Amino acid sequence: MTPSELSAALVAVVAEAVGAGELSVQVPEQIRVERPRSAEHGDYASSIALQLAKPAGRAPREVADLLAARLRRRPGIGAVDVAGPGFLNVTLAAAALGQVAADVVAAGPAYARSETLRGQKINLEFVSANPTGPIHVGGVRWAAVGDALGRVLAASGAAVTREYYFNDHGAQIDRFSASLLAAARGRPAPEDGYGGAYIAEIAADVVARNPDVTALDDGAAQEVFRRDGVEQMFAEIKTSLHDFGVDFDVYFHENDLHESGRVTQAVQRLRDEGRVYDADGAVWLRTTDFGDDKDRVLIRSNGEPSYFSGDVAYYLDKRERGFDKVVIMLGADHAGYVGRMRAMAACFGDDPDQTLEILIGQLVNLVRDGAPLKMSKRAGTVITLEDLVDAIGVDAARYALARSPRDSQLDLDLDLWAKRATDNPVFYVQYAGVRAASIARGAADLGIAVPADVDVGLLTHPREQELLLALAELPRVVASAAELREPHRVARYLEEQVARSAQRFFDECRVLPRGDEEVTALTGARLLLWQAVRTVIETGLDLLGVSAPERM
RNA sequence: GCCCCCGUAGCUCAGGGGAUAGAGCGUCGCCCUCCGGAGGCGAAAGCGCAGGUUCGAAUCCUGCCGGGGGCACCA
Repeated sequence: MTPSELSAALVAVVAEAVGAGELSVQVPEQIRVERPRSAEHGDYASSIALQLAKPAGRAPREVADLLAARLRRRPGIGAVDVAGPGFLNVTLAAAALGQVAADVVAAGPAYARSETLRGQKINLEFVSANPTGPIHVGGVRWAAVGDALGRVLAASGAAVTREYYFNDHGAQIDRFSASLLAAARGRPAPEDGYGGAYIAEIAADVVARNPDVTALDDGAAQEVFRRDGVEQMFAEIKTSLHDFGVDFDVYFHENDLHESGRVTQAVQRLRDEGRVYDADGAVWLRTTDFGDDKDRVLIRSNGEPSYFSGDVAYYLDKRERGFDKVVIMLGADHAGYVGRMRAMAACFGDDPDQTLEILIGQLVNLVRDGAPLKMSKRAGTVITLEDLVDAIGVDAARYALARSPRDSQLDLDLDLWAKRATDNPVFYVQYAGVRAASIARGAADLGIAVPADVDVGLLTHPREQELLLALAELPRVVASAAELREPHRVARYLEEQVARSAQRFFDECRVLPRGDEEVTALTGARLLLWQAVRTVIETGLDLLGVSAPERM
């Protein structure tokens, strides 16, 4: 019996009670069951009686008692206790839980899938770091979290398009190309320019590919650096993200919006909607109509479109490509954009609550030797994606960044995450998977396989029951991670429920026979349970973009 | 000054209105000569402060205090 089956049973029980005239309430469509903190409170608990008491005009415990009586008669239910103010504490029949192991193994990775977001077409934009330098730590967090979010959304049935927006238009690209030019000519970086070592390297690469550039005047040379240097920067960013396990379906270039006339069209569209006015020589969007602090400039008085106008056109473009939901992940330094972006969507006639989600995440501090690492673009002490991967590896980096809610300002301790030891959470989870693989190998060596008529009803040891309950949570953990845009739930689940109860199971329940011990029916059932553990760990880690090695 | 996010154990962090607030590290104690012990069990220790809503608040609301991030015809 799974949580969703139990939920359905509860709904049926309430409907029965209503039908029998014992209760006069609206039958809820869904009833949530929870895993109680304490094992004394059973395998699952529901507070439905507390919630129905008021509308029914009855005492909570009375409602609980009558629901409990009906629930006890259903198959797979071991015991139903009414506790505290009126909680229903359900203990499943011991043999009813083992089926979970068989279900997991039969389903494989599909066990994590659901259809909760079926039919939703989601555009997920993340990272979108400026192509004026390598991806640094801030961007890496969104790469890890955004990619994991994309995976859980897809696992929940959504059609997800991952998108990276390259800001390759405007003044910062001018500064970037001017910086490359300066480096190539041996001049100091311009004011407001970029000065890291990578600038000199890219400049040298551009010169190597375009030997004639040295003979050109500054204006013509800078154009070469702009075209060729930006392209190289794009390629390097894509490569480093790819090596990090993150690939995008669409790399969208801001420049295309401007050159194709879509910015102009978007402004015209807003003008047609009556949300635009002209003042001080500039063109303004009246975002204050929808709660923004101030109106925003679309076209500056010098005739140049503002950066915001690109965002406006980009949003419209996404909507016109048929996306129901435009999801954008941004760092806390962009929190101020939310108001204008929502207002802009409303100016197009959309309901931003439905079509636009801006997920703001807090920044990451790296810690080494107990002290925060200071980063400065000017001083050239920026920590890049590659630096982080060199320090702790892809798996640890992705896991560390994806295991906390995006709202938390987290300190990432490089010493901890580089450890190959159990206090490193990713290691802890991977190690549980290694044990599962190692047991499977041991069984194969002994010629033991799970028999076709395996009796999962034998998995009644408390450690086995605990583990089965944990495995059964995977579908709803993934579904809630997707619904709430909180992929970290998958990581916490793997750590606190799956890996932990698997280790406890390992500690108390021997699988393979020792010496001349006999292979029993229980051996086969436990082997199957370990296969299920392996499946859940592999599947869960994969949703986070983390590998599940077979040996360590 | 205004806006957004965050304050949970000594430290790093979980905790979707539910019961006795959980992990890891660190401290103290115990088990284990084993399918890779890279484990397991236990103890001490906590919701920034003050109100409010609720049968019930770490969770929702208000104020204050503290930390972070914003507040351009820059991108």
